[in-house]
Amino acid sequence: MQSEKYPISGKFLLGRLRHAMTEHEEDLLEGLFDAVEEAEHEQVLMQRGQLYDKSTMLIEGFAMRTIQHDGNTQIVGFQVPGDFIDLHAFALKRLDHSIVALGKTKVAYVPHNRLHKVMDQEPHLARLLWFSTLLDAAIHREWIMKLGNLRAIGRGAHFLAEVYRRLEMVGRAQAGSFDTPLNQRHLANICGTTPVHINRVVRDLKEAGLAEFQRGHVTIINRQALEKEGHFDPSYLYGEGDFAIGDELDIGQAD
Amino acid sequence: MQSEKYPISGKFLLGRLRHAMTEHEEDLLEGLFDAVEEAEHEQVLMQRGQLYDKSTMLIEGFAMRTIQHDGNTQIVGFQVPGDFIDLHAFALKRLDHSIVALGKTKVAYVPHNRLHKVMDQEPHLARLLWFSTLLDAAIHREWIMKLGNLRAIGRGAHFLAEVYRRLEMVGRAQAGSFDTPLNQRHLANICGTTPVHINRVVRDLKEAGLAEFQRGHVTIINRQALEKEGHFDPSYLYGEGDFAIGDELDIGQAD
DNA sequence: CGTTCCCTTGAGTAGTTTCAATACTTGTGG
DNA sequence: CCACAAGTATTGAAACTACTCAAGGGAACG
Repeated sequence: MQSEKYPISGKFLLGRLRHAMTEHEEDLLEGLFDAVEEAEHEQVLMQRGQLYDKSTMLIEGFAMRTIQHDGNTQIVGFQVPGDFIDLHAFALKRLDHSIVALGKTKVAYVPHNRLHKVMDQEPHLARLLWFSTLLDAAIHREWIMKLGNLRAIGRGAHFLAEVYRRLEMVGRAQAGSFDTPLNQRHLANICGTTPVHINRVVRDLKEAGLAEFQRGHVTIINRQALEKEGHFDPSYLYGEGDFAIGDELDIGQAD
Repeated sequence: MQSEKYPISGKFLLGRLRHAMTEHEEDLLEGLFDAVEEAEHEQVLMQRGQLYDKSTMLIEGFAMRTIQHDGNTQIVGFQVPGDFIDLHAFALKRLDHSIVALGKTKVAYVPHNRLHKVMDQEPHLARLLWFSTLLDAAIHREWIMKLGNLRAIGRGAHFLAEVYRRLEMVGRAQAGSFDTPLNQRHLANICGTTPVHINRVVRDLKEAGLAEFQRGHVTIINRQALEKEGHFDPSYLYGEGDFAIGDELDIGQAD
C-alpha cells in the first residue's frame, strides 16, 4: 500500500483526493520531508503567534488545535494520521492557535522554501495542498454547526462519528472501534460542555446502545444510530463517493 | 484609494496583506472578474453540493455561510465586503455549505480557468489567494472557541466586536457604529441560542453600556468593555500590526 | 390601514453547570 | 507485590442558564 511505499506522506489525502496525485507528485511530496521525529503526549508542536519556516505532517498518533484565553484552553480542532497539520503556517507564517500532540506521535517537517518551489513549479500539487487546508476549514464549519445546533449528547455523538469516519479513511479504524488518546476532559472541551456533564453523556450513549467511550478506546456499537443522533452527514469530509470530487472534473489543469 | 482604482477587488485583503500585492498583481486580479452583478437579500449565491466553475468576490453588502440539517439552518460564517467568499470552491469544486446574500449586495465572478492560469503563472498571487481562504478558517476556529467557551452574552459581544473590526479594516465602519442586514434571529443563530434568549442578551448589552443592536444598525458604546466581555483578541484576523505578517518575511519568493 | 414580520416580556421547564464527595485506574517506589 | 499518590471517572444535589410556549407590542410595507 501507499503507507509502505511512502512512509511519511502515504496517508495524505487517503480516501479523498489521493487518487488525483500522480506518481511523480507522490514521489516529490515524500521527498520534501526531513527525517521523522517523535513527540510526546501533550507536547506543543507549534505555538500560537510564533514565526515558522516549516510545516508538519502527522504520521502516527493524534494532535489537537487549541486556542487559549484567560487561562482557559479551547480545543478547536482534532487531527489524525495523514493530516498536514500546520500547512497553513506556510501561507499564514504565524499561527492563530497552537498545535499539541496527543499520545505518542510521529511527525515529519518540510521547510517552507521547498514548498515555495512546489508553488512555483508544481501548480497541480500546490492545489492539492491548498485543498487539504480547506478540508480543515470544512471540518471547522461542521464543528460550528455541531456547537450551535446540537445538545450535548448530539455533540458527543457527532464527534465520535466524525473521528471514526476519518480514521477509517486512513486505515486506522478497526471494525467498529478505534483507539484514542482522549480522556473525558478532552471530550468535554471539544463538545463545549463540562467534564461532569460529558460523563453523563458518555453514560447515555452507552445506555442507548450507540457507542462506548472507555479510557483510550472507543467502541461504535450502532453506527447508524450514532450518526443519526449526531446529525452526522459525512459529505463535508469530501471522502470518495461523497461529493465525488475529481471524478468528473480534472483538477489543476489550466485550460 | 484602492476602491476607486479597483472597483471590484479594491477591498480584497485591505487592512491585512493588501500591501504585499504588487501593482501588477492588483491590476491582474481586477482584470480576472466578469461584470458586476447584484443580488437580493436572502438570495442563494452558491448552493451546497453543486458543481461550480467560478468563484465570487463580495463587493458591497454581506453574506452568510449556512449548513442545513433536518430543516434547521445553521449560520457558520459571515462575510463582509472585500471577501473572496467562495474562493474555496476553486479547490473543493463542490461546497460543503451554501452562501446566501444578506441585504442588497454587489458581487463579481471569476471563472476558474482564469484562476488556473494564476496558479500556473503567478505563484505569489496564488499564495495570497490561499492566504485569504485560511483567514476564513482562522475565523471559523475563533467561532468554535466562542461557542465552546462563552455564555450567550459573551458570544453576542464577541460577534459584534469581530464584525466591527472587520468592517473597520475595509473602511465600512463609521465611528462607533455600523449598518447591518442582520436581525435578532440571525444573531441568535450565529450565537447558537434562541431568538428569545438573544433578545435578552441584546437588552443586557445595552443596559451594561457595551453596545446597541437595533434594526439594521449596531452602535458600539464601549468598545473596550465589549471586547473584554466577548474575550475578543483580534490577532486571529491577521490585521496589520497584529501578527505583522509580511513585514519581516518576504511572502512568496522561492529561495 | 391592515397585514406581516420582528421584537419584547412573562412563566414554567429542561439542559447544563457548579460544588462536593466518592470510587476507580494507573504509575511509582518501597 | 503491595501501598500510596495522582489523575481520571462517577454520582448526587442545588443553582443557574437557556429553551419553550404563549401572548402582546411595535415597525415596516403595500
